[in-house]
Amino acid sequence: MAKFKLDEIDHQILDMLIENTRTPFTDIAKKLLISAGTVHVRVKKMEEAGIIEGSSLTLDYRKLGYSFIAYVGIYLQNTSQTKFVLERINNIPFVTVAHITTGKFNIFCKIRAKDTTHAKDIIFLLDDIEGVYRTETMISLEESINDKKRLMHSIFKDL
Amino acid sequence: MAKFKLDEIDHQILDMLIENTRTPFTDIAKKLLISAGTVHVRVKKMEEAGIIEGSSLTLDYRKLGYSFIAYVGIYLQNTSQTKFVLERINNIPFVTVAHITTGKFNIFCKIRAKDTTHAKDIIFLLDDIEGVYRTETMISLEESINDKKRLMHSIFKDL
DNA sequence: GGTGAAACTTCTAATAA
DNA sequence: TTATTAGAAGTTTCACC
Repeated sequence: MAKFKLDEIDHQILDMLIENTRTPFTDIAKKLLISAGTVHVRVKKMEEAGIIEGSSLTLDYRKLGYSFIAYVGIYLQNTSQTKFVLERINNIPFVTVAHITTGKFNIFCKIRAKDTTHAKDIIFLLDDIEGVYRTETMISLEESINDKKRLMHSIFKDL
Repeated sequence: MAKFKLDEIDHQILDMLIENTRTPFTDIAKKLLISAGTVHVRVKKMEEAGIIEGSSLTLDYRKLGYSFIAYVGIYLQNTSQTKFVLERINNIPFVTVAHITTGKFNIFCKIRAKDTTHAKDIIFLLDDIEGVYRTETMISLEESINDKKRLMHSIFKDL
Protein backbone atom coordinates (compact mmCIF):
# COMPACT_ATOMS: atom_id res chain seq x y z
CA MET A 1 0.00 0.00 0.00
CA ALA A 2 1.66 3.17 -1.20
CA LYS A 3 2.05 5.97 1.28
CA PHE A 4 0.62 9.31 0.32
CA LYS A 5 2.55 12.37 1.31
CA LEU A 6 0.57 15.09 3.06
CA ASP A 7 2.07 18.50 3.54
CA GLU A 8 1.18 21.03 6.22
CA ILE A 9 -1.58 22.57 4.08
CA ASP A 10 -3.21 19.20 3.39
CA HIS A 11 -3.03 18.45 7.07
CA GLN A 12 -4.76 21.67 7.99
CA ILE A 13 -7.44 21.18 5.37
CA LEU A 14 -8.15 17.68 6.66
CA ASP A 15 -8.18 19.05 10.18
CA MET A 16 -10.97 21.48 9.42
CA LEU A 17 -12.94 18.97 7.38
CA ILE A 18 -12.61 16.28 10.05
CA GLU A 19 -14.12 18.78 12.48
CA ASN A 20 -16.95 19.61 10.09
CA THR A 21 -17.34 18.16 6.64
CA ARG A 22 -19.38 21.11 5.49
CA THR A 23 -16.80 23.76 6.30
CA PRO A 24 -16.95 25.99 3.22
CA PHE A 25 -13.80 25.85 1.13
CA THR A 26 -13.86 29.64 1.18
CA ASP A 27 -13.50 29.59 4.99
CA ILE A 28 -10.65 27.11 4.80
CA ALA A 29 -8.98 29.25 2.14
CA LYS A 30 -9.30 32.38 4.24
CA LYS A 31 -7.79 30.72 7.30
CA LEU A 32 -4.88 29.21 5.39
CA LEU A 33 -4.32 32.30 3.23
CA ILE A 34 -4.75 30.40 -0.01
CA SER A 35 -7.50 30.47 -2.59
CA ALA A 36 -10.67 28.40 -2.52
CA GLY A 37 -9.65 26.92 -5.84
CA THR A 38 -6.48 25.53 -4.27
CA VAL A 39 -8.46 23.98 -1.45
CA HIS A 40 -10.72 22.41 -4.01
CA VAL A 41 -7.84 20.96 -6.02
CA ARG A 42 -6.13 19.55 -2.93
CA VAL A 43 -9.28 17.95 -1.58
CA LYS A 44 -9.97 16.44 -4.97
CA LYS A 45 -6.47 14.99 -5.11
CA MET A 46 -6.86 13.42 -1.70
CA GLU A 47 -10.18 11.98 -2.79
CA GLU A 48 -8.68 10.57 -5.97
CA ALA A 49 -5.79 9.09 -4.02
CA GLY A 50 -8.35 7.42 -1.76
CA ILE A 51 -7.03 9.13 1.37
CA ILE A 52 -10.45 10.67 1.81
CA GLU A 53 -12.81 7.74 1.57
CA GLY A 54 -15.96 9.67 2.26
CA SER A 55 -17.80 11.49 4.96
CA SER A 56 -20.30 10.56 7.60
CA LEU A 57 -22.55 12.06 10.22
CA THR A 58 -21.75 11.83 13.89
CA LEU A 59 -24.97 10.98 15.70
CA ASP A 60 -25.69 11.16 19.40
CA TYR A 61 -27.05 7.67 19.95
CA ARG A 62 -27.69 8.38 23.61
CA LYS A 63 -30.27 10.94 22.58
CA LEU A 64 -31.95 8.21 20.57
CA GLY A 65 -32.08 6.04 23.69
CA TYR A 66 -29.04 3.87 22.97
CA SER A 67 -26.60 4.63 25.77
CA PHE A 68 -25.15 1.21 26.30
CA ILE A 69 -21.78 0.22 24.83
CA ALA A 70 -20.04 -3.08 25.38
CA TYR A 71 -17.17 -5.03 23.91
CA VAL A 72 -17.68 -8.75 23.46
CA GLY A 73 -14.80 -11.18 23.03
CA ILE A 74 -15.72 -14.42 21.30
CA TYR A 75 -13.97 -17.77 21.72
CA LEU A 76 -14.58 -20.17 18.84
CA GLN A 77 -14.59 -23.94 19.10
CA ASN A 78 -12.40 -23.97 16.03
CA THR A 79 -10.65 -21.25 14.01
CA SER A 80 -12.00 -22.71 10.77
CA GLN A 81 -15.43 -21.47 11.75
CA THR A 82 -14.35 -17.82 11.70
CA LYS A 83 -15.87 -16.93 8.35
CA PHE A 84 -19.15 -18.68 9.11
CA VAL A 85 -19.50 -17.02 12.49
CA LEU A 86 -18.70 -13.58 11.10
CA GLU A 87 -21.46 -13.99 8.53
CA ARG A 88 -23.88 -14.76 11.34
CA ILE A 89 -22.66 -11.81 13.38
CA ASN A 90 -23.21 -9.63 10.35
CA ASN A 91 -26.91 -10.45 10.61
CA ILE A 92 -27.20 -9.52 14.26
CA PRO A 93 -28.32 -5.94 14.73
CA PHE A 94 -26.54 -3.53 17.06
CA VAL A 95 -23.13 -5.09 16.47
CA THR A 96 -21.27 -2.08 15.15
CA VAL A 97 -17.74 -3.40 14.71
CA ALA A 98 -16.13 -6.83 14.50
CA HIS A 99 -12.48 -7.80 14.22
CA ILE A 100 -10.70 -11.10 13.77
CA THR A 101 -8.04 -10.98 16.47
CA THR A 102 -4.99 -12.71 17.86
CA GLY A 103 -4.67 -13.11 21.60
CA LYS A 104 -7.36 -14.22 23.99
CA PHE A 105 -10.29 -14.05 21.61
CA ASN A 106 -10.83 -15.20 18.07
CA ILE A 107 -13.34 -12.52 17.26
CA PHE A 108 -13.84 -9.27 19.03
CA CYS A 109 -16.83 -7.02 18.58
CA LYS A 110 -18.50 -3.90 19.82
CA ILE A 111 -22.20 -3.54 20.45
CA ARG A 112 -24.45 -0.61 21.18
CA ALA A 113 -27.78 -1.18 22.93
CA LYS A 114 -30.54 0.56 24.84
CA ASP A 115 -29.76 -0.90 28.26
CA THR A 116 -28.52 -4.01 29.99
CA THR A 117 -31.60 -6.04 29.14
CA HIS A 118 -31.33 -5.13 25.51
CA ALA A 119 -27.61 -5.89 25.54
CA LYS A 120 -28.29 -9.29 27.09
CA ASP A 121 -30.58 -10.15 24.16
CA ILE A 122 -27.83 -9.24 21.69
CA ILE A 123 -25.14 -11.13 23.56
CA PHE A 124 -27.39 -14.20 23.74
CA LEU A 125 -27.72 -14.05 19.97
CA LEU A 126 -23.93 -14.04 19.71
CA ASP A 127 -23.65 -16.91 22.18
CA ASP A 128 -26.13 -18.96 20.21
CA ILE A 129 -24.17 -18.89 16.97
CA GLU A 130 -22.99 -22.35 15.99
CA GLY A 131 -19.26 -22.60 16.58
CA VAL A 132 -19.16 -20.03 19.37
CA TYR A 133 -17.70 -21.67 22.42
CA ARG A 134 -17.95 -18.83 24.90
CA THR A 135 -18.16 -15.04 25.05
CA GLU A 136 -16.78 -12.52 27.48
CA THR A 137 -18.35 -9.10 27.90
CA MET A 138 -16.78 -5.85 28.96
CA ILE A 139 -19.27 -3.12 29.64
CA SER A 140 -18.25 0.45 28.98
CA LEU A 141 -18.94 2.66 31.98
CA GLU A 142 -17.67 5.74 30.19
CA GLU A 143 -16.22 6.55 26.82
CA SER A 144 -13.34 8.75 27.91
CA ILE A 145 -11.45 9.33 24.70
CA ASN A 146 -12.81 9.43 21.19
CA ASP A 147 -11.39 12.36 19.34
CA LYS A 148 -11.57 12.34 15.60
CA LYS A 149 -8.66 14.76 15.26
CA ARG A 150 -6.27 12.92 17.60
CA LEU A 151 -5.17 10.33 15.10
CA MET A 152 -4.62 12.86 12.33
CA HIS A 153 -2.40 14.92 14.61
CA SER A 154 -0.51 11.86 15.79
CA ILE A 155 0.16 10.82 12.23
CA PHE A 156 1.20 14.24 11.13
CA LYS A 157 3.66 14.68 13.95
CA ASP A 158 4.94 11.18 13.27
CA LEU A 159 5.54 11.45 9.52
CA MET B 1 -31.95 11.70 28.40
CA ALA B 2 -35.07 12.37 26.38
CA LYS B 3 -35.65 10.19 23.38
CA PHE B 4 -36.14 11.93 20.10
CA LYS B 5 -38.71 10.51 17.73
CA LEU B 6 -37.56 9.93 14.19
CA ASP B 7 -40.06 9.15 11.49
CA GLU B 8 -39.44 7.28 8.26
CA ILE B 9 -38.51 10.48 6.41
CA ASP B 10 -35.94 11.47 9.05
CA HIS B 11 -34.52 7.99 8.94
CA GLN B 12 -34.09 8.12 5.19
CA ILE B 13 -32.52 11.55 5.32
CA LEU B 14 -30.02 10.35 7.94
CA ASP B 15 -29.37 7.28 5.86
CA MET B 16 -28.28 9.31 2.87
CA LEU B 17 -26.27 11.75 4.93
CA ILE B 18 -24.53 8.97 6.86
CA GLU B 19 -23.46 7.58 3.50
CA ASN B 20 -22.24 10.98 2.32
CA THR B 21 -22.50 14.15 4.33
CA ARG B 22 -22.43 16.28 1.22
CA THR B 23 -25.40 14.66 -0.47
CA PRO B 24 -27.23 17.71 -1.84
CA PHE B 25 -30.54 18.36 -0.14
CA THR B 26 -32.02 18.67 -3.62
CA ASP B 27 -31.03 15.05 -4.36
CA ILE B 28 -32.48 13.85 -1.07
CA ALA B 29 -35.65 15.81 -1.79
CA LYS B 30 -35.98 14.27 -5.24
CA LYS B 31 -35.54 10.74 -3.92
CA LEU B 32 -38.01 11.19 -1.07
CA LEU B 33 -40.50 13.18 -3.15
CA ILE B 34 -40.44 16.16 -0.80
CA SER B 35 -39.04 19.65 -1.23
CA ALA B 36 -35.47 20.68 -0.52
CA GLY B 37 -36.84 23.15 2.00
CA THR B 38 -38.38 20.31 4.00
CA VAL B 39 -35.11 18.41 4.03
CA HIS B 40 -33.40 21.52 5.25
CA VAL B 41 -35.91 22.06 8.07
CA ARG B 42 -35.75 18.45 9.22
CA VAL B 43 -31.95 18.36 9.24
CA LYS B 44 -31.91 21.61 11.18
CA LYS B 45 -34.31 20.18 13.76
CA MET B 46 -32.19 17.11 14.22
CA GLU B 47 -29.15 19.33 14.63
CA GLU B 48 -30.90 21.49 17.19
CA ALA B 49 -32.10 18.43 19.09
CA GLY B 50 -28.49 17.26 19.16
CA ILE B 51 -29.25 14.01 17.33
CA ILE B 52 -26.86 15.12 14.64
CA GLU B 53 -23.73 16.10 16.54
CA GLY B 54 -21.67 16.93 13.50
CA SER B 55 -19.95 15.40 10.55
CA SER B 56 -16.55 13.98 9.90
CA LEU B 57 -14.36 12.66 7.13
CA THR B 58 -13.66 8.98 6.74
CA LEU B 59 -9.98 8.60 5.96
CA ASP B 60 -8.16 5.55 4.71
CA TYR B 61 -5.40 5.33 7.27
CA ARG B 62 -3.88 2.32 5.56
CA LYS B 63 -3.12 4.50 2.58
CA LEU B 64 -1.27 6.82 4.95
CA GLY B 65 0.79 3.88 6.16
CA TYR B 66 -1.13 3.10 9.34
CA SER B 67 -2.52 -0.40 8.83
CA PHE B 68 -2.15 -1.75 12.32
CA ILE B 69 -5.10 -1.89 14.72
CA ALA B 70 -5.01 -3.36 18.21
CA TYR B 71 -7.12 -3.36 21.33
CA VAL B 72 -5.33 -3.03 24.64
CA GLY B 73 -6.89 -4.00 27.94
CA ILE B 74 -5.39 -2.29 30.97
CA TYR B 75 -5.34 -3.63 34.53
CA LEU B 76 -4.83 -0.96 37.16
CA GLN B 77 -3.18 -1.46 40.52
CA ASN B 78 -6.10 0.41 42.02
CA THR B 79 -9.38 1.72 40.63
CA SER B 80 -8.78 5.09 42.27
CA GLN B 81 -6.06 5.72 39.70
CA THR B 82 -8.50 5.59 36.79
CA LYS B 83 -8.75 9.32 36.24
CA PHE B 84 -5.02 9.87 36.50
CA VAL B 85 -4.21 7.07 34.08
CA LEU B 86 -6.79 8.26 31.57
CA GLU B 87 -5.20 11.69 31.58
CA ARG B 88 -1.87 10.10 30.78
CA ILE B 89 -3.41 7.97 28.04
CA ASN B 90 -4.88 11.10 26.57
CA ASN B 91 -1.34 12.33 25.98
CA ILE B 92 -0.22 9.20 24.19
CA PRO B 93 -0.59 9.51 20.42
CA PHE B 94 -2.25 6.85 18.31
CA VAL B 95 -4.69 5.85 21.05
CA THR B 96 -7.95 6.50 19.26
CA VAL B 97 -10.53 5.34 21.80
CA ALA B 98 -10.54 4.62 25.53
CA HIS B 99 -13.33 3.29 27.74
CA ILE B 100 -13.61 2.71 31.45
CA THR B 101 -14.95 -0.82 31.66
CA THR B 102 -16.31 -3.48 33.97
CA GLY B 103 -15.10 -7.03 33.56
CA LYS B 104 -11.54 -8.18 33.07
CA PHE B 105 -9.99 -4.80 32.44
CA ASN B 106 -10.29 -1.43 34.13
CA ILE B 107 -9.59 0.53 31.00
CA PHE B 108 -9.90 -0.62 27.47
CA CYS B 109 -8.46 1.19 24.49
CA LYS B 110 -7.91 0.99 20.79
CA ILE B 111 -4.73 1.96 19.03
CA ARG B 112 -3.78 2.46 15.40
CA ALA B 113 -0.14 2.21 14.36
CA LYS B 114 2.15 1.74 11.39
CA ASP B 115 3.29 -1.78 12.17
CA THR B 116 4.12 -4.13 15.03
CA THR B 117 7.25 -2.23 16.01
CA HIS B 118 5.40 1.04 16.12
CA ALA B 119 2.59 -0.59 18.09
CA LYS B 120 5.10 -1.96 20.57
CA ASP B 121 6.34 1.57 21.26
CA ILE B 122 2.81 2.75 21.96
CA ILE B 123 1.97 -0.21 24.17
CA PHE B 124 5.19 0.32 26.14
CA LEU B 125 4.09 3.91 26.78
CA LEU B 126 0.81 2.56 28.13
CA ASP B 127 2.62 -0.01 30.27
CA ASP B 128 4.87 2.65 31.71
CA ILE B 129 2.05 4.79 33.09
CA GLU B 130 2.14 4.94 36.87
CA GLY B 131 -0.68 2.84 38.26
CA VAL B 132 -0.86 0.46 35.32
CA TYR B 133 -0.34 -3.04 36.60
CA ARG B 134 -0.43 -4.96 33.35
CA THR B 135 -1.77 -4.74 29.80
CA GLU B 136 -3.11 -7.32 27.43
CA THR B 137 -3.07 -6.78 23.69
CA MET B 138 -5.38 -8.16 21.02
CA ILE B 139 -4.16 -7.54 17.51
CA SER B 140 -6.73 -7.10 14.78
CA LEU B 141 -6.00 -9.37 11.83
CA GLU B 142 -8.97 -8.05 9.92
CA GLU B 143 -11.71 -5.53 10.47
CA SER B 144 -14.66 -7.54 9.21
CA ILE B 145 -17.60 -5.38 10.10
CA ASN B 146 -17.71 -1.63 10.38
CA ASP B 147 -20.76 -0.32 8.62
CA LYS B 148 -21.89 3.17 9.45
CA LYS B 149 -25.44 2.48 8.35
CA ARG B 150 -25.91 -0.75 10.30
CA LEU B 151 -26.63 0.87 13.63
CA MET B 152 -29.11 3.36 12.18
CA HIS B 153 -31.03 0.54 10.55
CA SER B 154 -30.96 -1.55 13.71
CA ILE B 155 -32.30 1.33 15.73
CA PHE B 156 -34.98 2.21 13.25
CA LYS B 157 -36.29 -1.34 13.05
CA ASP B 158 -36.15 -1.52 16.83
CA LEU B 159 -38.03 1.66 17.67
C1' DG C 1 -46.35 20.30 9.23
C1' DG C 2 -45.10 21.15 3.76
C1' DT C 3 -44.23 23.83 -0.89
C1' DG C 4 -42.01 26.59 -4.45
C1' DA C 5 -39.45 30.18 -5.90
C1' DA C 6 -36.35 34.09 -5.00
C1' DA C 7 -32.06 35.58 -2.88
C1' DC C 8 -27.88 34.27 -1.34
C1' DT C 9 -23.79 31.32 -0.76
C1' DT C 10 -20.72 27.89 -2.30
C1' DC C 11 -18.56 24.96 -5.73
C1' DT C 12 -16.11 23.92 -9.84
C1' DA C 13 -13.58 24.16 -13.95
C1' DA C 14 -11.21 26.86 -17.27
C1' DT C 15 -7.95 30.23 -18.00
C1' DA C 16 -4.06 32.71 -16.80
C1' DA C 17 -0.03 33.63 -14.04
C1' DT D 1 1.28 25.01 -7.98
C1' DT D 2 -1.72 28.72 -7.15
C1' DA D 3 -5.07 32.70 -8.30
C1' DT D 4 -9.01 34.56 -10.60
C1' DT D 5 -13.28 34.50 -12.37
C1' DA D 6 -17.79 33.44 -14.07
C1' DG D 7 -21.38 30.17 -14.63
C1' DA D 8 -23.51 26.08 -12.33
C1' DA D 9 -25.21 24.13 -8.29
C1' DG D 10 -26.74 24.05 -3.57
C1' DT D 11 -28.77 26.20 0.54
C1' DT D 12 -31.83 29.01 3.02
C1' DT D 13 -35.65 31.92 3.73
C1' DC D 14 -40.30 33.20 3.44
C1' DA D 15 -44.95 34.00 1.90
C1' DC D 16 -48.54 30.87 1.26
C1' DC D 17 -50.88 26.29 1.59
